[in-house]
Amino acid sequence: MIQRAVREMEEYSVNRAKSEPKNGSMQATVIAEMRRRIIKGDIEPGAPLSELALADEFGVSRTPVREALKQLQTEGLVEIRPRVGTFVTIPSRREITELFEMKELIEGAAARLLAQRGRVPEIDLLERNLREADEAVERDDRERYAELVHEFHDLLVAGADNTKLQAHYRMLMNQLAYARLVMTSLSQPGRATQSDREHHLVLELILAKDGDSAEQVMREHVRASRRALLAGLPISGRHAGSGVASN
Amino acid sequence: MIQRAVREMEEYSVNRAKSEPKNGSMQATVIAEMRRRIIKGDIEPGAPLSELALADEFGVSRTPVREALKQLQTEGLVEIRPRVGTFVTIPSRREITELFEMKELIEGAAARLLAQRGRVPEIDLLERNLREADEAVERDDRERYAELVHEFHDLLVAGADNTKLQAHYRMLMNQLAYARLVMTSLSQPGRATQSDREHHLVLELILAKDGDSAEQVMREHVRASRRALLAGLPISGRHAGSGVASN
DNA sequence: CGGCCCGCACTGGCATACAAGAAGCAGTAA
DNA sequence: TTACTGCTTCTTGTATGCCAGTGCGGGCCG
Repeated sequence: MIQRAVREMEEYSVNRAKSEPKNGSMQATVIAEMRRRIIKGDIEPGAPLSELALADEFGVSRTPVREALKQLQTEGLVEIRPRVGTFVTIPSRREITELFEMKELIEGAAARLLAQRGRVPEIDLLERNLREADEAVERDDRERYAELVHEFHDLLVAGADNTKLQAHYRMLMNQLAYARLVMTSLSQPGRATQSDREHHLVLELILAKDGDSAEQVMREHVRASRRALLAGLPISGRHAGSGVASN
Repeated sequence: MIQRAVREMEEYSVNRAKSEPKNGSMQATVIAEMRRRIIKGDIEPGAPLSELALADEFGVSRTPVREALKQLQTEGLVEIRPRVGTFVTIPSRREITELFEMKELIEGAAARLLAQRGRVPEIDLLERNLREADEAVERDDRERYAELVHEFHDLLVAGADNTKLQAHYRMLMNQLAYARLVMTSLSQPGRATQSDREHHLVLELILAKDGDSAEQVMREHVRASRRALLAGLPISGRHAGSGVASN
C-alpha cells in the first residue's frame, strides 16, 4: 500500500526525543510529546495511534508507550478500544458544548475567587497581558492575540489559588484542544476586539473586588466565545457514537 | 494450532470476585478493585502498594498491575515514587479544602442545571431517595443514611445531564475518598437531620425550577457538610509519621 | 565507641516474547 | 456479480527477565 511508504518516511523525526529525557522517564517524555501533538493538532482527531509505531519512533519499547497512552486516555485525549487500537479522541459537538459548560463554570469561579483575594501577583500579570493584547488587536495580530487569550485565562485560573481547580481546568483545556479552536473563534469578524473588551471588563470588576459581577461577566464572556467558536466550526455531522469509557 | 492446547489449562486461575464481567481485561479488574479499596478505606492512606504483592494476590503478572496503578495515579488516588514505591495518596487538609471548593462548585451547578431541565427521571429517583432518607434518619441508621447521601449527590449530578461534569465529579469524589469521610461528618450531633433538611430544600427549589436559589442552597449545603466534616476530623496529626508527602 | 561506606535487597522502568481477539482480504461457491 | 467463509495480518493484552536507582543495614575504619 502507498500509505505504508508514507509511514516509513516519517520515522526519522526522532532527533528531538533523545535529547530531552535526561531528567524524567521515557514515558513522561512520550506523554508530554503526544499530548503536545494532539493539543496542537499535529495529529488529526480520530487518527489511529499504533503502539508499535510510536515505540519505534521514540526509540523505546512498547511498554512505556502503552503506559503513556493509558494516561492520555484518562486525560480524555485518546480512546483505547481493547484489542483494536488507540485513537485520538474526536469530540462530538455535544461534548464540546459540555466542555464549554465546564469551562464557563470553572473560569467564572476563578474570577470570583481572584476578586476575593485582592491584589496578588497574578493581577499585575493580567494587567500586563491586557496591555499587550490591546497592541495585538491594534496590529490585527491574531496569532499573538490567541496566545495572549490563552495566557489570560490561564492566569485567571492560576490566580484563584486552588490547585485542584487548576488541574481540572488544564484537563478540560486539553480535551478541548483549545489551541486549535481559539483561532477558529477569532476568525469571526470583530470577535478579537469584543473579546479584548470583555477581558478588560472582567479585570476591572476583579480589581473592584466585585466577585459576583466578575463571575457573571466572565461566564458571559465564555458563552460569547463559545458562540463565536461554534459559528466558525464546520457542520461536523460525524457520529462520535462510541461511548467514552469513563467508568 | 499447537498453541491452542495450552491456553485452556490456565483458564481458571482467576476465579475470585468477578464483579466486572463486562470487561474481561485483567487490568480493568485490578483498577476497579484497588479503587474500591482505597475509596472505601480498606487500605490506609500512605500505605505502600507493592506491584509484586498485588500481582501475586490477583494472580496476574506485574504488567497489568503496573498499568492499573499508573491509571490510579493519574486519577490522584496513589502516588508513584520511582524506584521507591507506590503509596496511597494522603490528602492534606488544604487539598481537602480545595476539593470541597470544587465539590461546591460542581454540585451547585448541577442543581441549577437540573432545575432548568424540568421533570426528568432523576427527579423521581431523588424524591424516592429522600423518602428513604427520612426513614433512615428516623431510625438513626447512619450507615444507610450515608449511602443515601451519596446517592442523592450522585443523582443530582447525573441529572445535570452533562457527562463531563459527571466525570470530573467522580474523579473529585474518588480523590476525597468521600465514603470514608461521610461517616465522619455524620458523627456530628444533629448533622444527619440538618443534612436531610437541606436536601429537601434543594429538591423543592429544583422542583420550583428556581435554578439560582437551588444552586445557592446547594452550595451552602456543601459548605455546611464540609464544616461538619472538618470539625470531626483529627487535628492533622498524621498517624503514619514517616515522612509522608509534605504537600 | 561512633561515624562512614559499601553492598545487598527491594523497588519500579524498560525490553522482549508470546497469546489471542479483530478486521480486512482473497478466494470460492451460489 | 455477490455473498459468505476462512485465513492472514494487523492490533493490543499479558508474562517474564533484566536493568538501574534507592534505602537500609552491617561491617569496617578511625
